[in-house]
Amino acid sequence: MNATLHEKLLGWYRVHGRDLPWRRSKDPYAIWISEVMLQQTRVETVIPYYTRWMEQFPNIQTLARSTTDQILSLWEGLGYYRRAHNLRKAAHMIIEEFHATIPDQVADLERLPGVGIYTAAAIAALAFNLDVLALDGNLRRVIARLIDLEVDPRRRQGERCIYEWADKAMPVGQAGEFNQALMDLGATICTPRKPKCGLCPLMQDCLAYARGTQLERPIPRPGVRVPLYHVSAAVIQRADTVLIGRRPEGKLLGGLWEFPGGKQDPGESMEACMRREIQEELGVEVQVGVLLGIFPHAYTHFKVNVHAYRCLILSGEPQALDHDQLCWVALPDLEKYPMGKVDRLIANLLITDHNP
DNA sequence: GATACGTGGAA
DNA sequence: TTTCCAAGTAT
Repeated sequence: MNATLHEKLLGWYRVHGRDLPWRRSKDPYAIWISEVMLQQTRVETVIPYYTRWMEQFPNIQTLARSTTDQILSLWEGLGYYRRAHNLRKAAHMIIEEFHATIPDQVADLERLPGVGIYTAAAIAALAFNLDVLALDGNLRRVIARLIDLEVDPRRRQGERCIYEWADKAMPVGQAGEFNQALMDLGATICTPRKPKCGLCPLMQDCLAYARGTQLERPIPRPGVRVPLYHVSAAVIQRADTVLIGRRPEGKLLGGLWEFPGGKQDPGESMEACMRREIQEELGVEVQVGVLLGIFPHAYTHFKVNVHAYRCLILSGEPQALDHDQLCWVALPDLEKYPMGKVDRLIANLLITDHNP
């Protein structure tokens, strides 16, 4: 009688919690990989990538021995490619500085590249059962509603309130289940839109529900405008091969391959943009040929329309002025080169045209 | 604190 | 079609 909040929550979790691949063991490595893949990424999207990763790199040692191309090929399409580079770097650090064992303290975990405050807490709680709150977007929303938080849970003041709530609400020694229960509640019941309050085990504990403010919590973040750019992309063929370049690591689509090109300047025609970008990136003059298509794409903070042209080199030999590497690739081999969404689309067009 | 960093699903 | 945003991190 009069069950506490955590008793109701954990009881609900044992019945309704999701059966997810990375929950089948408490292997810190498996939990680490899953948590990094899940950063800003949906569970359904992650599952096939996670399965393939664990087959190819089942432990720290196999990951440390991997190549950039291997991990990028596996990561292609998942987004936030820095995560893949960081996983490799972290594997090396774990072997050199932590005796090939994933550390079990939050402060040590946070030193690993790609592991921030959330992921460190998640590994500590889920793999090592430390009493810490793994505060992600789900928990921000769920707890903001439970305490009817009137300030932004993404800012420091709101965050403080959430951690204070957790200090009182989290049962000692059950942080792993407690965190995962809140995550599942946020993913299935206490959703961003249309929360299913009638099915919520914490309905009677929820201040927002009591006050009818569920839909106003958490308070919305101020909107940001995303600019639209126009970008050129060159399909330069020689015999049965096409020219692609590797983007520098650390920036957008770092380490991935692309068709050369770039952003249109204000007032510039798209064909002039194409010629200028090729001159700057490859050091050669090109004739801009037929337009293969215009490919719209939305990134986090801007949108693009990519105009893909066939181009013909008029003079000179392409050099890697603005790329890590250049490569002439036979069309059927294009699929072996990891690319972002738009370039993959263009590559698939070429492969299809070549193979009717 | 603000900004960069991908993609796809839902409304 | 547009908008929002989903298990965040690094700079």
